[in-house]
Amino acid sequence: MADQPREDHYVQSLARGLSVITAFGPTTPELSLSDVARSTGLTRAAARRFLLTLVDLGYVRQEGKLFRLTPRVLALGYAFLSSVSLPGIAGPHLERLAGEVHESSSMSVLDGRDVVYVARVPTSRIMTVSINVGTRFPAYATSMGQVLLAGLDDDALEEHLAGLDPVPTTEHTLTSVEALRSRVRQVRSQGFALVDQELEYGLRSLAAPVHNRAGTVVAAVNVSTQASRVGPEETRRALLPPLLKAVAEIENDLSRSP
Amino acid sequence: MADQPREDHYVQSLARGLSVITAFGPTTPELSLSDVARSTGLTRAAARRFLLTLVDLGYVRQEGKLFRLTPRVLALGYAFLSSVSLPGIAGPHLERLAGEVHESSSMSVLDGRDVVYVARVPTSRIMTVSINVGTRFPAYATSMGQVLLAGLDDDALEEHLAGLDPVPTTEHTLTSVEALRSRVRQVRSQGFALVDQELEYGLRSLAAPVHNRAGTVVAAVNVSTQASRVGPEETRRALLPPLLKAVAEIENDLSRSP
DNA sequence: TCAACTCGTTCATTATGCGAACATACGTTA
DNA sequence: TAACGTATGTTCGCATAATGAACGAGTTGA
Repeated sequence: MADQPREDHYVQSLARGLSVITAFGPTTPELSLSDVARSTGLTRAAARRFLLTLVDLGYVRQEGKLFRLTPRVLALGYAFLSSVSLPGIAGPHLERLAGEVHESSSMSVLDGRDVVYVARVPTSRIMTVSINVGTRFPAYATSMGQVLLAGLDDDALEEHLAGLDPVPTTEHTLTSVEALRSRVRQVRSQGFALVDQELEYGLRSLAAPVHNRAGTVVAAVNVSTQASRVGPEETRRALLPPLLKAVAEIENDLSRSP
Repeated sequence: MADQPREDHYVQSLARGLSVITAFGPTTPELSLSDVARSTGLTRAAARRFLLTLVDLGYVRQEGKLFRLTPRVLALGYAFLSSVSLPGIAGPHLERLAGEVHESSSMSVLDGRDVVYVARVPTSRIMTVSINVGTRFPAYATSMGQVLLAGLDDDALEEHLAGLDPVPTTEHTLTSVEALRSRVRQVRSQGFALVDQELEYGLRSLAAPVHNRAGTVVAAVNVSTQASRVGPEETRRALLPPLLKAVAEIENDLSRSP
C-alpha cells in the first residue's frame, strides 16, 4: 500500500482516513466499500473501518451498500474559512464590485501549484463547471494564479516553476515554463493579469494582487467575463479601474484589522 | 480523554485527527501545541503527532510555535460539494434570482439540528457574520430551516424536536418547541417560511422547499433582505413570486438530471 | 534570578488497527 | 438449477502503530 514512509510523528490512520474522504468527488458521488478500498489502496477491512468511523462521526452516510459524504464534511473546510479573516473582509467589496460591473468576482490564494477559491460572488454562469469556495485550478492557467506567482519572490517563483509541466486546457494555454516566466514578469510590471481563454474557451479574466501591511501578496481578486462580449483591450479599459479600486478598499480594511 | 467507546470498527486515530482540524475556528485561527491538546483533550504528545501529520499532508502550516490550517483543508469540504449535483444545478438559478430581486439568495440542507449552506449568491452584506458554503445555523431560527423541518415526515419531525432546547438569538426567536411545531404546520400549509428577525436583528428571510422527483424535500432556497426596507407583507408580495419561480426551475432541472 | 509554561525527544509499553480467512449473499450466465 | 464471480460481514491472533511519562532545554514575565 502506497503509504508514506513511517516517521516517528506520523499518524498513518489519520492520513488513511483523510484519503477516504477525498476518494469521493464529482465522478464518484457514491462508493461501495470495495470502491473505496480500490481507490485508496487500503484493504477492504481497513476501508470498512474508516467508512464506519466516518458514519459514526456523521461525515458519511450509508445507503445500502453505498456510502456518500454528508454536508457535515463542509465543517472541515469551514474550520479553515472561519479561521482566516481575509475572505470575510473581502466579501462586501467583491459584492460591490460584482454589482457594479455585472460580472462574477472571486478571491483566491496559492496552495501548492493551484489557486484555491476562498471567496466568490457569482453573477452569471460563464464556465461549464460551477465554481465554489474550495475549487482549485492550476495557477499557470488563471489570471489570479499568474498574479499570485508574480507576488512570489524570485526564489519561491523558481521553486514553483521547477518541475512544472503545464498541461494545455485550450490552445491559448501557456505551455512552457519560459512563456510563463515571461508572463509573470509582465504581470509584475503592469500590476495585473489578463487571461484570455487560457483556462477555458469563452472565458476572460482580469486579476490584481491584494497586499498585506507588509506589502506581501496574500491573495488575488478577479473579475471574469465572456470572451465574446468585447475585446481584451475593452475588457481592460472597463474592468481594471473598478477592480483596482475594490482591491485598494480590501487592502485598506485589511490594514485596519487586528 | 473523552473518546467514544471503542467498537470493533472504530478508528480512534481518525476521530482524534478530525477533532484537531475542527479545533481551529474564528476565535482560534492559530493554536499552539498545548492549545490543541487542551481543546481536544489529547495529550500533548498525541496532539503533536496529529499536528505534524497534518503538516506533512499539507492541511496545516507551522509558524514558530503556532499552527494554522491551510486552504488545502477546503478540499475536504469540496469533496462533498463536488459529489452532490444539486448546488451546481441550483447555482445559475440563484444567480438569476439574486440578480432579479437584488437580494442575497442561498440554498441549504438539514444536517442534524442545523441548516448548512451549500450554495450562496451574496449581493449586499446584511448580516454581521459572513456566510459561506459550510456556514451553519440552528434550523429553528432560519426560514430555510423551518422549511426543511416542514418537509420532514411527522416521525422525523418529532425526533428532531425531541430534546430540542431553542436558544433565543433575538427577542423574536421561537423559544418553545410548541411554538416551533405550530410554525412548521403553518409553513406546511402555506408552502414557504418567512422569518422576521428571529436569527438576527435587521434580517428578514423568505424560503421555499426544493423537492426531488419523488416529492421529497431535499433542500431549501431563500432570499434575504433588510428588515428596515419594507414590512413583512410587502417582502412576501415582492419576493415570493420570483423565489417560487426559481425553485420551480431548479426542480425542473433536477428532474431532468441523472 | 526564578517560577511557570512551553516544546522536543526518547523509549518501554500496550492498545489499536490490521488483514487473512471464513461464511454468507447476490447477480449473472450457461 | 447450479456454478461462478464478486460483493459484504465478521472474527481473532498478532504485529506494530500510537501512546504518554519522564527528562531536558528554551522562553517569558515578574
